[in-house]
Amino acid sequence: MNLASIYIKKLRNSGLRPTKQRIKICEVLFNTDKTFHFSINELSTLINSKYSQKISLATIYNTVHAFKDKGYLKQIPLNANQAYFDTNISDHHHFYDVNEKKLIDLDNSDVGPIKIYKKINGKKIKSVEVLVKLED
Amino acid sequence: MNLASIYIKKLRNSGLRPTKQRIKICEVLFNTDKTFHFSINELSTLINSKYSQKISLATIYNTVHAFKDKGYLKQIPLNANQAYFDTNISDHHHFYDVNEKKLIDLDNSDVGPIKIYKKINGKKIKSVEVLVKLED
DNA sequence: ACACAATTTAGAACCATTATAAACTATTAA
DNA sequence: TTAATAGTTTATAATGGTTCTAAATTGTGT
Ligand SMILES: [Mn+2]
Ligand SMILES: [Mn+2]
Ligand SMILES: [Zn+2]
Ligand SMILES: [Zn+2]
Repeated sequence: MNLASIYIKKLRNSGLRPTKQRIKICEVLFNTDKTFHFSINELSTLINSKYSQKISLATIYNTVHAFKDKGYLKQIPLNANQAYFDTNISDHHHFYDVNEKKLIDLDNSDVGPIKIYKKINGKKIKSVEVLVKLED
Repeated sequence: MNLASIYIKKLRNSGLRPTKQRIKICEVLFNTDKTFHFSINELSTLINSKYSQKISLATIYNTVHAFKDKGYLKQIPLNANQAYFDTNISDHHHFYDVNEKKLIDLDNSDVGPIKIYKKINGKKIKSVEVLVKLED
């Protein structure tokens, strides 16, 4: 079974039609053993340098949001003026190198267990994310 | 010694001229026992509802950035499409209630000690921030 | 092939933020 | 006191990431 057909299955299973554009985006995002972080613009450049047939920026926005909603991507709270996404959807944390302006994964095993003692009535914890800023 | 003169001293000590605008902004931000979180627009509304003489949005941006640079405010990585600031400059963490879209302080004592086992050569830790998302 | 809904796309709109540059003001030196 | 100067405020424009719009295209079930 080739790559494309795997992504077609994945898309169909998610209720998303397997269009040429979405399959290409899957190939760029998921056809690698390494996960990575990206902004929409970086992804757009990556995709459009890889293929001669361009994908519009609007489609890239649409698709990234769709994939995020389906849980195939995570958005990382970094509070820059642009959104950052992560193909690593496992429970993990981040270093942010403020000099290089680069995100680096911190596996869950790189961080000790995080205890939250405070409770808010009627609310439950959805996620716990640690951002460790690094400087020279 | 009255409030204004305290802020005048604070501003002078920071190399910032004590203008009417900056003193007012200090009063709104720091003249309270409770710390709080705000976006620039929320702060602008707060200030301009409290005083008849309005302060321009540009000045509020300038001043918030100056205060942040001086360490009188913290910016909170929330990755919304707007910046959030905190008058609580102590080392602490946050709950983010995704339903109410509200930030809640987590004192350092509300969170167990955070161990970071991974090291990056030549880099040192500048800050460690935990964001705990809450849902109903 | 056909009908229909989903998707793509270029371009416009949106909106938080930053830049500009002219008027104003705090400070310091005559 | 004034005068000179640098710092500040402000209205307004520009920027840039993101979302919206609506028309053209495409995927899917019949
Ligand atoms: Mn988004
Ligand atoms: Mn900012
Ligand atoms: Zn990551
Ligand atoms: Zn806080």
